[in-house]
Amino acid sequence: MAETTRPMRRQDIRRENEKAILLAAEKVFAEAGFGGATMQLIADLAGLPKANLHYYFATKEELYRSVVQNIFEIWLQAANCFDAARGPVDGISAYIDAKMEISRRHPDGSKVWASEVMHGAPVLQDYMESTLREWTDGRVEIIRRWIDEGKMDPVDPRHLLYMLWATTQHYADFGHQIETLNGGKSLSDRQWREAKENIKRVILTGIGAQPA
Amino acid sequence: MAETTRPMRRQDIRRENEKAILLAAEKVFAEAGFGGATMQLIADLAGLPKANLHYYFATKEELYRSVVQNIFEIWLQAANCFDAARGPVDGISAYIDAKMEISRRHPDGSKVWASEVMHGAPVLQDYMESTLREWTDGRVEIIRRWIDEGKMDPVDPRHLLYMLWATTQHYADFGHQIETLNGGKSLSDRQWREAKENIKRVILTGIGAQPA
DNA sequence: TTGCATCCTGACCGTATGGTCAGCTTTCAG
DNA sequence: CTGAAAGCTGACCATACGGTCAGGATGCAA
Repeated sequence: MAETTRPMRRQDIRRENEKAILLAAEKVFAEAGFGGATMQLIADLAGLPKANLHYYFATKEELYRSVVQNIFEIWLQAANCFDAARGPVDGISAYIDAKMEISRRHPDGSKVWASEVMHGAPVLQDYMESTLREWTDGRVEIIRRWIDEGKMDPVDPRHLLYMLWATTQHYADFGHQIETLNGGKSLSDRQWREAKENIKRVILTGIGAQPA
Repeated sequence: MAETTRPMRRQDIRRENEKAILLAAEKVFAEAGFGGATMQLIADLAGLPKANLHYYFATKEELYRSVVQNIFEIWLQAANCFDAARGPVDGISAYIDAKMEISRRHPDGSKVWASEVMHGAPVLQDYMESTLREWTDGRVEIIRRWIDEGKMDPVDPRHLLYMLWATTQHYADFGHQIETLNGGKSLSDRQWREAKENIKRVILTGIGAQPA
């Protein structure tokens, strides 16, 4: 058991423990929901005694809040693709790529987000009414401009956004169902690529923005 | 308080109470998740003492199982539209209509289903590996035939199905988010119609199956 | 080396929850 | 009318969970 546990600096300790706890919490909250999650389970997964969790996060609610806020950041960051784009083909393609990458690499986060929203967003309500609304309105404006410039068909921008969110997040939130229908195996690299291509193709064609 | 509680027949009592419990349970499970749901809460909502719940459903798990199975039935019934159709335009339109109607009228059920799948389908795994798989394979066959007959573009049938599920269920599962972005108001009749039309239009155009 | 702030944790506590049960009331077949 | 089956329920129990705390260990600045 010759651990290479060389003495850590205080800063590092704090950072690493918080990181471990948040990671474990994300997984447990994703798998069991807020109500089903246990501080004990999270502690075990993080490899720390339960009391240590309460040293870093006073309450279960506070820990949950941190997890959810983390996820919200990531969610919003996927937006950048949208802004830099010159047209729907670039913009929506990049956004689908980004969101599918999140679904693949960060499925637990996606599930926690979904769970939070499904339960009425008790924690995120403020963010949804401010940040998310602003983000959405901005993107709606961009899409509207694309329509005005004749770069795509006149599709309702909001419903288009919902469609993008739904189709991409589905691969994380309903990943278990997809795996089951895939013979119990998780999607291969190729299948993920096919999924992305299919979504892009159907949506881009569907809004009349298919490239030449 | 002159209740018109005329004496009930045993059968009726059983049926009505089970129905009330299942309805209340569906709502509470949807709002709080399995772990967050309380037998007490369900009992209160159903207007019955908690002990009475255990008379009809021995355990919380059993009650949950009943709720989930109910939902699965409804989910599968929306499939009929698909079979009777002669082509993708009819079939997919009808399926979208049916699933959107479920999302609108039965959002709690949809949420419980989503929650169940997100948590790894502890209850539904068997159904998913048998009934759901068969249903899906059948629909994949139908779509493949449509493609062979040149009625739509060669889109991967599975990913198309996932897209249909995702986009329609999104309006139930993420209803709170949609409402928030809609100024805190639930969607109007007109908005629901627009949502449906948008989805149909984008997907049918996207798979090259737009009617003349 | 010393003193202090940070970090850690086993043991403990109050409460909420799922579940039980004894005994009551109501329905209804015979 | 009667007795048994079905339906009902307040009171109770064991457990599990979130959270606390006293006191020990550890890093670190001076």
